[in-house]
Amino acid sequence: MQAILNEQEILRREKLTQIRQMGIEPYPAELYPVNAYTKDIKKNFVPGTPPDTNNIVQLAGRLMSFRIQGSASFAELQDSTGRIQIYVRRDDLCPSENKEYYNTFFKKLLDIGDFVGIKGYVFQTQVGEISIHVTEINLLAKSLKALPIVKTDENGVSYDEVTDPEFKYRRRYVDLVVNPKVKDVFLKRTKIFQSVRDYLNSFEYLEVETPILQAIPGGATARPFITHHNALDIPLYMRIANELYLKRLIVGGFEGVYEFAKDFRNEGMDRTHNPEFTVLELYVAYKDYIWMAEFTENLLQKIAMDLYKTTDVQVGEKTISFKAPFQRLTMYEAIEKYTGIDISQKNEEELREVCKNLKIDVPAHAGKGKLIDEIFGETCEHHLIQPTFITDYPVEMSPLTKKHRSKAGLTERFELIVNGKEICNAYSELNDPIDQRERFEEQMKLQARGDDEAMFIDQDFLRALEYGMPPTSGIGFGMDRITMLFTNQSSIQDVLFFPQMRPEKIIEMAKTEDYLTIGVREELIPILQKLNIMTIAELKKVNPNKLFGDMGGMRKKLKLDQVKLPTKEEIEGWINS
RNA sequence: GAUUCUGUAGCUCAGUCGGUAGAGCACAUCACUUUUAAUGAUGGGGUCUUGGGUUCGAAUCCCAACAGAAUCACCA
Repeated sequence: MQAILNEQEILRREKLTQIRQMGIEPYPAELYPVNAYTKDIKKNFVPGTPPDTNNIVQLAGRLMSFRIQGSASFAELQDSTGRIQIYVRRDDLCPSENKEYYNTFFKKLLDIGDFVGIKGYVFQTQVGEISIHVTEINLLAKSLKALPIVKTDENGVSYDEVTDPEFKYRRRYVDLVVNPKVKDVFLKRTKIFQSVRDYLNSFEYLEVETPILQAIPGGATARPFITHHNALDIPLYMRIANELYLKRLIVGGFEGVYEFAKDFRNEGMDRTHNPEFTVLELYVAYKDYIWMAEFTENLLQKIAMDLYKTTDVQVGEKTISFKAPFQRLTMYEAIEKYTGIDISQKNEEELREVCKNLKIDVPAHAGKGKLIDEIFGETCEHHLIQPTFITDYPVEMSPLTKKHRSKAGLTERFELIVNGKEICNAYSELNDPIDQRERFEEQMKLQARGDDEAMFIDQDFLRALEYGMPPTSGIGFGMDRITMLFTNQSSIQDVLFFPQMRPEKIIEMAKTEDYLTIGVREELIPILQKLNIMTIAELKKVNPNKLFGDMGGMRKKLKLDQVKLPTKEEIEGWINS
């Protein structure tokens, strides 16, 4: 069943038929040999060189604009690397008397958005623009829907840019074709991932894969997605973190392991949260969190250099310097710095009082760790614009972290805050199996108090620790947030190709067979649809006399003169069937 | 989940006090041999998101639904 087509869609389908009638296949099967890209042509052309008609370039892409000037035309071809102007002359395409290929095929039957392959030679127009003088043009794929046309003038100001987020996110493919800046964000995203991977590989750490479907969702405090395995008849969870699996691999004897992992959390969505997101987790044996902090600042500095060849990165109004070393503050120092309150000696009751005084709402079931986390999040985070390591978290909010070597009640943990947002979370990993079991039991108590995010006990993980895990430091990087930072995007949806959206509402239209069953001729269906009669139930409700009149009018409007109108008896037949 | 804002042509947007729906680009027809977001002339294209209500009359006012955004809540 075909959806209702607008004028331009109908027109392009008609052109498709005409193209076939000319003996041209609009969707040819053969490969198209390409020997040049627009970016290279523009980069390598030496201004002032006379055209070399023997040096034929062959390239392929989408037509993005036409400027037809009678028997000569300009158009723009967009390939994967950019755009170039092409110059098409009637007498080049049609050396013989028959000018149909230019006059009809090129001028009338090609549209913006069509994929074509061209052969030609590079030259400069009188205005100086590097262009391709086309000697041959072939259709590679016809486009049936009009692209929104975005134009950019010489100052880089764009006109009619597609800005509607719903359109951009639901039809990212169109957004990418039409908005080059969007494409650039995703190129940078991949470049960031490559930069990180290169760095980790240079230390010979091993890239691994661990389960996404987990019987026990561990390694983080978050609400999981739940699914079901039919053969085993057990619930399975989509992973919220891969930490516990990577540590098992350290137990197994690897020196360093890492994974770019998709994690899934069944929580709210906003411009910094998507239900699925990418985290890089890295674990290195025989290291501690002090080593990891240095490793982290070097890594971020490298990303900045790889991307921009400088450590200064523009994020919104601010310039952020990724030049190592970064500032370090303990969590208690940070809270004292921004609130003037020293909470280091306070118990749960007193912390609750502090929250009340600072007007911070906290859940009734919150434990000490949660309370401190709330205070920090509310009072400090947004002040930390330049990269800052916050270190030494209270033990209650870090159930997988080794106790601090010298400060009681704290753990060896840091988070890196940049532009008011957490970018990564790292610690000296807890490898004392007995301590770990006690920490899990604390989490169970929190669960009993109503914290539905507290961790489950993973018995196999504890067993692994009992076999012995070397001292290890681990870190998790929020790769999407890092990408947001380095591409200057303020929402996570803009650094994900396909952010999560509510499914599009689909109009339940009657199928062709449904119409045929009640006796409607197939050729009449478009007329009924254009009259907005989309279901059989609607059709049966209409007044046959009115429909008879309406159909006549609509047939004329749609220029379907060849279609024979139904008689009034025919219409009554449908309605009474 | 709560509040606020938004939804008009393929795209970007106007639309006055409630009185027959507008522009630019895109599209079509004609003209044009080097143009630079934008050549000229002419033309086609709309269930004004959907459903109710008020009204002689609703894109416009009211209610609800749907979708998106922002803020908050929840949460890395």
